Amino acid sequence: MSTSSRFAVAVHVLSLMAWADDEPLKSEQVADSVNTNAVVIRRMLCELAESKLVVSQSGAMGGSRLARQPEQITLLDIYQAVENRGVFSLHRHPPNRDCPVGVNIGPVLNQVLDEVDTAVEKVLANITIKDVVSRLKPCVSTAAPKRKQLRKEHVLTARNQPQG
Amino acid sequence: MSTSSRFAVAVHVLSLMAWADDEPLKSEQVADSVNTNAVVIRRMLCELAESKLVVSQSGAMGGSRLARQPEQITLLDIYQAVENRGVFSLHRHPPNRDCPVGVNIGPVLNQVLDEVDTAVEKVLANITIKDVVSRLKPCVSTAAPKRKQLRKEHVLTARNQPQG
DNA sequence: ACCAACTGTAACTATATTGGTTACAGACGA
DNA sequence: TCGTCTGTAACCAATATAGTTACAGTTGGT
Repeated sequence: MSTSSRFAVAVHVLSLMAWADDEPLKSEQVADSVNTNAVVIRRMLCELAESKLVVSQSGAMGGSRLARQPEQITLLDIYQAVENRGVFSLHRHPPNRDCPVGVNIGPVLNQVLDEVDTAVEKVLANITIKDVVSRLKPCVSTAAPKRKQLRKEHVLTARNQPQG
Repeated sequence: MSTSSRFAVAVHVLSLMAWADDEPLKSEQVADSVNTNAVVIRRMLCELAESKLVVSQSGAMGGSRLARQPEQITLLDIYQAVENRGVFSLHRHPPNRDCPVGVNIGPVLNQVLDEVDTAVEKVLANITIKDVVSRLKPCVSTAAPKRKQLRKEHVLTARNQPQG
């Protein structure tokens, strides 16, 4: 099914911003946490900005931050912003219309795919970025309790590391 | 998300076989209804046979038919037979483990993806091939009531058409 | 025993999507 | 006006699916 990690990366990105509170994050910082190229992040940030999930600012001291409070951004919002297609696709080429099955399988499959999409959306609509971040925090405090000195402005502790 | 039509095609294929009752269908016949190449169908039939959803027979008068009754084959069975990955994927490259978000986003995302997969599976488990075929039949009788003379052995009315 | 009709499968090409990279125009704060 | 950002185009790489040709092996009919 999904060959793409777009949803996972988008959730990651917005979680970083929620974690950083209102501190604008630069695409380089985000890319460093996601472990990808900054342009890939900027492309995604554009999509997220079009969906009014983030706001970005150009120029020196620029960056991106959440457009709303983390509890007002659901995973469904993110899903719809970055994954345009449904969970499944229909045939690449339309089936044979001279076959009684071929001519009618499309609508029937669409009913099924709608049911599936609805179920997925129902799950995603009930999880917010705030939920994600709060699930994140216990891991940090148990896995790395010594890292308490982390300040929000420096949340990306590895942002100055060489690209290696 | 899904870039593939494998699930749609597989449901189509098994619907044809349910429609054809116990008459074995040749890969050429199936391909003609799906509107693709017979080898593509044979490849998929192999996967479906491995999952014990169809049985195939080589040689003259060979072909494939359902391995069980249509009401005993759910769309979940088909989904698991032909779509190996879940609905979403995680990051292509693992995130930065020096970032408190990056190091913990994976497990949190996996929880979410599991919830999504479970929801999808729940929907698919409740629909059988028999359901699909019975949703198909009304369309046929209303859309083409004159086609009543169709016999099951000749369900693929266009199977002798030129490939055009 | 042979032939014709099938499946199973390898090998290759075509196509599409995503991700990665470089490059650069424009915005903006200091 | 300069350095630091975003936004975006253009291109390449990697991956997955689909389509095609070819052929070995199986099987039923004769």
